[in-house]
Amino acid sequence: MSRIDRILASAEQHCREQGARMTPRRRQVMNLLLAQAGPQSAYQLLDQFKDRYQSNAQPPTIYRALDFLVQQGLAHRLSSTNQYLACDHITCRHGHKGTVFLLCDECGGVQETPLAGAAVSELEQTLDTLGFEIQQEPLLEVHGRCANCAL
Amino acid sequence: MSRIDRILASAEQHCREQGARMTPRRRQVMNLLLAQAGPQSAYQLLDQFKDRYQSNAQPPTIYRALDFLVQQGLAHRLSSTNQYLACDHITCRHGHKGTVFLLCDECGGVQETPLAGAAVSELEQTLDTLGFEIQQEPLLEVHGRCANCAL
DNA sequence: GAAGGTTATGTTATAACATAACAGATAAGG
DNA sequence: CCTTATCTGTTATGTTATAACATAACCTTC
Ligand SMILES: [Zn+2]
Ligand SMILES: [Zn+2]
Ligand SMILES: [Zn+2]
Ligand SMILES: [Zn+2]
Repeated sequence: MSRIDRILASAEQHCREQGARMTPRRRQVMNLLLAQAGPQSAYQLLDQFKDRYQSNAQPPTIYRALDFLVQQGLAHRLSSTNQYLACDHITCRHGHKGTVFLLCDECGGVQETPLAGAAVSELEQTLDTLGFEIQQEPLLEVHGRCANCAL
Repeated sequence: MSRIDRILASAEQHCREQGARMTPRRRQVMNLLLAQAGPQSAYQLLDQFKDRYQSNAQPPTIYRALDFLVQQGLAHRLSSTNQYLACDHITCRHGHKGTVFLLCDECGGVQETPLAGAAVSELEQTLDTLGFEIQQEPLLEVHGRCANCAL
């Protein structure tokens, strides 16, 4: 059983628990996300989807699947680059309080990492003081240069 | 001297110090941003720009001015909503380390607030450990409901 | 104050990203 | 079954952003 198959199985497990349906289309898109090292745009995914699964597929097919996967926390959308990627922590279910994405502007790679606990509670306190009710776990997108590219 | 004029003067001062040119076009776009309470899309700004300054203006006119203002730290781009707004702290020059935007999904309003210092240094430490060199001050966009709309 | 480099703007066209709307198919529950 | 909700196919369109090239304004240096 490959790495991808393991993660897919974990994702299906997650969906069953949530009463959500992991349909063939959604699994196919998830598979495309997992097959790729870096983040991809919706239209890149569409091209691959057409190559691999359904040559006449249209944008809504991809966007719907992505919306579903993002809602389920199985994938993430990077709003600063309009890209999507599979969650790097599907098998370990730690949630996404204070998740940080390190986006390398040089190689295009992304690293997903949790933020230290204290920083998260500080943020929560700030919001609390202002009476702001959070509705989606906030994701921080940090642009820069990764360790590899800095060499 | 109105509030807007004061901020514009401060913005020009900032540009002079940076050796950047606050041209008429850029000042006009800045003025539009300041005249508005909430964030606006580039095309909304374009419409206002056409109404008010130049009826045949095209998208690049707005995008170029916005890019300049964002680079100078006089305005911000909210990537999660594709909107732009004037910086709320132009006159007090505190920089933008750990700036948080609270976006109310109900009324569309935005509040710009600094994040507590400890949280910022925790983030820096996390990046440091991973050998990631930050290149743009990261902005955190938090979606939810503001105190006013929660009543 | 003319020459030549640099930065900003005008202009046309198009690329890239995303969704509305409706019809038809498939699954879940009684 | 039959009903209802959800998912998918399909067409069209809306929204956001930039490429590319021409022209104009600015700034230095001679
Ligand atoms: Zn994740
Ligand atoms: Zn890199
Ligand atoms: Zn600001
Ligand atoms: Zn509100």
